Amino acid sequence: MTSRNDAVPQTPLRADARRNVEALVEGARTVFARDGVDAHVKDIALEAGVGVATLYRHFPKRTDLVLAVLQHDVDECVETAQELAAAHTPMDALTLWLDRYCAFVLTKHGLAAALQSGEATFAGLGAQLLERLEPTLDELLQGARVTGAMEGGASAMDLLRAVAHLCTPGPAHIDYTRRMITLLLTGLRQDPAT
Amino acid sequence: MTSRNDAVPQTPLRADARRNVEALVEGARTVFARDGVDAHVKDIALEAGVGVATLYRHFPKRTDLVLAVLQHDVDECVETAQELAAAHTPMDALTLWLDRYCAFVLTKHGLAAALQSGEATFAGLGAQLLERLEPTLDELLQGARVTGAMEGGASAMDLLRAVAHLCTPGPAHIDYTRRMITLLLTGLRQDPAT
DNA sequence: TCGCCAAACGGAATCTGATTCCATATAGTA
DNA sequence: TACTATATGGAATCAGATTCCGTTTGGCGA
Repeated sequence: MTSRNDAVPQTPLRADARRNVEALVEGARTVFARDGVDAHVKDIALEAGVGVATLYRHFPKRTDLVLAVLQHDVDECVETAQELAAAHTPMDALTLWLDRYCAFVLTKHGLAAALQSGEATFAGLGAQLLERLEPTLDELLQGARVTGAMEGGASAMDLLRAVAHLCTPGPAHIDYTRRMITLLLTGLRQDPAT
Repeated sequence: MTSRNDAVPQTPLRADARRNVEALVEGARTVFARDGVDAHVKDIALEAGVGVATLYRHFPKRTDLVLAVLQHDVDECVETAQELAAAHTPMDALTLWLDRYCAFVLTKHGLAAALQSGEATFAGLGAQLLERLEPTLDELLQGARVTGAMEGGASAMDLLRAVAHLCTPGPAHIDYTRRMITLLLTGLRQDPAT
């Protein structure tokens, strides 16, 4: 899986710079987890032990930083899908994976908010992550469709967005989120009477 | 319908104050529609032709202003429900009303974002509006259930929230929103085979 | 190993917008 | 008409984000 965003910069980063980028991503992960994505820039720089200018040098826009933090988790999500697909019926794998994805979104409380609200951001931050996840979910959906367990034709992208949106109220409202996801799945399944 | 938030202040507002409050709500409506709920406070004051201090005097928190602007539209939404219930089958009324509600949320682009993201806001701004709408939707749901057109037991509040959440990407993505709402309804209906 | 210099750094300076303060103006009453 | 509590507008203050600039340092060539 080499489709990562590892575009090599014109001039390769100096060792200290590389170290700082690393520290910033880690620091951001910590601070985002604590304060949400709207955390103060200064706090992140502090946590990483660098000046704010350094932060801005490497991550001109906040979303760049959010993106970097998430990349790793997204990769994990993709791997999970493959494992689930191997160990369960397609429909179960799908259900389980959505639950996993939901947990992922919730962990980063506020991420959902960042992914949404406003065309610009949606296209920016959202697109990159969702596009990475899309083939994964699509495969699970295809699998479920083949077994006839599912009728509905919602696209993978639709589902990814919907779940993310339904996660917005945050971890405290996970019950609500679960109920709604179940409802969506029911709709997808068009369960032929129960 | 006298359940409005018309708590009379200890000292009744002076005439000029009342006029300014009016102007502020109107100004806010205009500016929110143009710039979204994150519009600059100064712009709103300018549009209303008053100083910022006046704005703060009457609406200490931004949400107070948002709330005031929305109150009227929410009332309209409630009335629409009653009309629809009278003119259609319960299930149709429900579907149509949700579409109306969805349009309402979309009109105020950014409203959804305000309603969400973060427990605090959810409880604050969200609660008041949703609670006003809740009995309305609940009645429609009851109606649909009685006719046997619907099995699912999702609560009115759940649905109100879900639709609002699914509206977050904004008016430009209304197709997505509609698809997802349809899916939810399908889930609710648990259509006994098609 | 040493010295050079482009890359990188940190923190101060600046900018932007929100919030508060206060001297002035006015509605409502006697 | 005069008086006073209520309101007002814009200036002052504050918070946080973003940029600037003099200093430091990694990595390379001699």
